[in-house]
This record gives sequence, structure tokens and C-alpha cells, in this order.
Amino acid sequence: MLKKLIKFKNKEIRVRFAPSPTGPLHIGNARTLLFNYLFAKKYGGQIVLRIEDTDTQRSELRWIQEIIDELTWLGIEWDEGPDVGGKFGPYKQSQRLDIYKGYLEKLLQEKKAYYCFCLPEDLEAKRQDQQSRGLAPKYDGMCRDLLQKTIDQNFAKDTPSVIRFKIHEKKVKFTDLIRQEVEFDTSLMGDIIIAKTLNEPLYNFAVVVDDFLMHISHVVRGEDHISNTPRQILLQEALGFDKVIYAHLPLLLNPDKSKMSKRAGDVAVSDYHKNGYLSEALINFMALLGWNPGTDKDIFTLSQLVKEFSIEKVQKSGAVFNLQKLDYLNGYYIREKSPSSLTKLCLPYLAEFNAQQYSPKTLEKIIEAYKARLKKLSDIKDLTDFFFVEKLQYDKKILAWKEMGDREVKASLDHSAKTLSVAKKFDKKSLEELLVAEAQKFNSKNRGYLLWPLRVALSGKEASASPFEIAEILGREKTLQRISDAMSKLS
RNA sequence: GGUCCCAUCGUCUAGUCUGGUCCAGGACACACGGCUUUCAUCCGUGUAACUGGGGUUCAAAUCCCCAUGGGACCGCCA
Repeated sequence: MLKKLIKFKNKEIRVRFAPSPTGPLHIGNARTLLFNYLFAKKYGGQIVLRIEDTDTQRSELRWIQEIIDELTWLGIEWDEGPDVGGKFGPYKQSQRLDIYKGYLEKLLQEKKAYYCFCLPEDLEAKRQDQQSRGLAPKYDGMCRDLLQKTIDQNFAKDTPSVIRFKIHEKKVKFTDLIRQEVEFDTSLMGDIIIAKTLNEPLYNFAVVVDDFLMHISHVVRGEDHISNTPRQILLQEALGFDKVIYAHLPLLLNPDKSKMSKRAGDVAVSDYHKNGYLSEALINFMALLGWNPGTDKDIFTLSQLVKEFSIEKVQKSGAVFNLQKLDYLNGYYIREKSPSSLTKLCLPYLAEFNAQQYSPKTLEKIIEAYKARLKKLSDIKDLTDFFFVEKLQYDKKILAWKEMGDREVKASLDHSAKTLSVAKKFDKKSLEELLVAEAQKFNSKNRGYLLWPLRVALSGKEASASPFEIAEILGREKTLQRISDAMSKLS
């Protein structure tokens, strides 16, 4: 296997990203693109972004833009297409119709393909029948050897037709970089439809033509395409095209092990993007789904992945998309961010508080105080909302530490207020020294009697950053105000 | 139903090719402990897996066979 790859080092390695713009970029698809990227970059290859929009009904321009946007966000780059670098003509299949037409005509002429006039309803009925008898649904070849006369008559009558490719009965074997030798018996397959009309090619056909014309050397795609492979190989042979090398990636799975789908959670890259996942985390996570370097290392940047990646270490079985691990990785990368860049990233999630009006320095302090608590950027909103509102809403009961009564809480807050009103410096370090010493005095056994009520008074929350950090950010005036607000709650 | 693919902790996986160093390693999650006013971070400890059966062998997670289980595909979608 390794030898094969090394052999390819002499040849130019070219892979393609071939998404279909029929919806948002799917996580599973993004992972396929990532693996293509890693494979190509690892071996100094080229990457083509080709848009598979032969299905004009479902393809939309905005999805092409979304694919580009999200790939850019992820940092996954490509060399050609979809609008630039047109060395091999356009990179959108919808703009390559003339090309496909030429090859369709060729196949028709050589009798390797033929017009089929069967009605969809009839075919569906046959399929049902075959399936109910326990047979593999397979086209029966009704129109395979129609006389030219019949064909002409049908055309004259405007009978709807499609173009089918004659599948020869043989065993098709291919070497998969991940699965080794795979063999299919094509006698179990019927003649496939490769185009609706001369101007409407279908996936299996367009792919084969484009991969050849774009000099694609390796096709790295999801395992769900593995049964298309023998059909495509037969097409290549019929057209006299070069062979490509395949690598079929294991699928991404729902927790119940079925193919990853919307019903089990978010599947669009944009969903994760919007919800505050970092591209670094998503890249790292996707790479580990079905691949690992064989060492204990599990934190990787994109460029480290390129260095360490090897396709023969890709797993054969599907991988469950485990959100907890993503969250962990995301938290890790959030903690790695510099204060200023993390602040910039968080700002959109604080928009409703008009956070921009606060000084960058204050914002950075807020974000820094909560850095370790973020799993997602979007968490910042609920965690730090109390900095941005005037009056805090909370139940006075939470002001009490352990068994404290209202009276004791009030005494505690009063002690804090007095201490803070005369504090010389109001930065968190000085405040910590001062308040910890006071807390010791207030109750020698447990600092909580002073610190807990203070912290809750400042934040209005049972869980928060330390009172020292919060007080520094709020400033003396607001800090004292919040303490007095708390005390008045206690009547 | 047919074809193809796959099978190690709950999850992602190392180990399988080249059998012994594996009473199976790491990470996430979980539990407990440390730090600590809280939560989080950080640190430490722990629970937890070779699908089953047969065979080959001095020796099997590792090689072979069968069974079982899971998945994908079977479209005038890609």
C-alpha cells in the first residue's frame, strides 16, 4: 500500500472537492474535504473545487457561496475553481453541459449507451415486484436492443426517454487505499441511467468525465459512494479514460450508529460556526473522527495534521459524532486564544448588551475572567450578562453561605462594603489580598462567610468568577452599589 | 431481500499487516480526591473493552473459518 503511494509521488497528485450545492455544507462532507485536503497537502498535490450542480432543481447559488464561506472559515484551501483557474474549463458542472454531451453522443454512437423509453411508473412497479420476491432491484434491459426504427418512432411521438449505459456482466475489482481489494459483481446491476437527456447528465456520468478531464488522480470520498465505484469504473473503461485511485472514508454516525443526520442534531458546518465553535476545534475534531496518528497526541493544528496525516491510518469503521469531545476541544482552543482575539470572537454574542460601548480593556477583562468557563463562544452571554445590566435579578436566598441567616448575610455584606470603600487599590490582585485577609478575620474557619455573599451580591449568580475579578471590572462605585442593593433585599 | 463494508472501554481510538514485551495503552465522558467562597480551569486516582464459537500454534486482541451484530447502497439525487 505504501509503495503504491510512493509511486504516486512521481505522478502529480490531484484530488477534488466535489460538493453539491443543494443545502448547507454538511459536517460529514466537510470532513471528506478535510481528508482530501490533508492527503493532497501531505503529498504536495493539487486540489480542485468542483461544484456538482447537475441537479438543477435542487441546486442553488447561495449554497455555493455557503460552501466557499465555510471552507474559508475552516481554513481548508483549494487551488482551482469554482470560478477561477479555469485550466480545464468551468468548474461548475452546470456550465460543462457541452462537454458531457459530446461524451454521451460518443457512447450512444458506439452502442455502449442507449435510449430507454420505459415509464418511471412501470420501472417502479417492477422494482417493487423484484424486491418483494427477494431479488435485487435491477433494470431488466427492456430497451437495450431496440431497433433503430422503434427508437425513431418513439422520438417522433415525443415519448419521454433517458440514456442508459450498458453494464457488462463481469467482476470489477479495485484497490481502495483504505479497504484494500474490493470486488463487485456487475451482473447484479442493471444498466444505469447516465443522463436524462443529452443536456442533462447525471451524477455517475458527469463525475467520471470530469475526474478524467481534470486529471484527478485520487478520489477520496465517503463510504456511501463505494457501490457507485464499479459503475464509474465501467464508464471509465467504456470511455477509454485513465483509472483513478479510490479511498472510501468511513461514515460519520449518529449516536445510534446510523448515518449522521439532522434528526440527531446539527449537521451543518454553519450551525457549529454560529453556535460559537472555533474552526481549530472543528478541524481537530473532524480529523480525529476516523483517523489518528498512532501516538498519544490528540491536539493538532491544521498544519500539524498535514505533517502527520497518512491515509493508511484512516479507520475502516464509522465514527460516532461525539459532541462532548468537540466541546472539550473547543474549550481547549478557547483557552489558547489571546485576550484580544477571544474578545473579538465573543463580541457578536454580546450584541444585545451593546457591549461595543464598553472599553476594549474592560471587555477583555470580562472575557479573561470567563475564559476557562467557556465551552462555546455563545456561552459568554449567559455567563457575563450581569456586567451589562444595572439591576440584578436574583433570589435573596442565594446570598447566604451555608446556614447563614439574613442578619448574618447583612453583617457580612456590610463588612465587605466597609472594607471595599476604603480599599486603596481596586485591582483584582490587591482586592484578593485585602478581602482574603478580611475573610479570615470575619470567620477564621471558612472564607465563604465573607466571600460568598459578596460574590453573589456582585454577580447575582450562584456560580461565577471570583468577587475580586468582578469588583475590579465593575469598579468601586458599582461594586458598592450592588452590595447595598443586596442588603436592601434583606430588608 | 440482494450486494458491499465493518467489528477493542459509553464515545474517539492505540495495538492487528510483522502472533509473545497487552491480566490491552491514551483521550473525551463519568466517579472520587486535591486546589478552592462557588462554578470552571488545572492536578491526581479510579470504574470501564478485545461480539461469540471453532481452528492453527508452545503462545491469538493479533492468523484462518463459521456464526452473530451493526452500517451503507440498491433513484430520471449526489
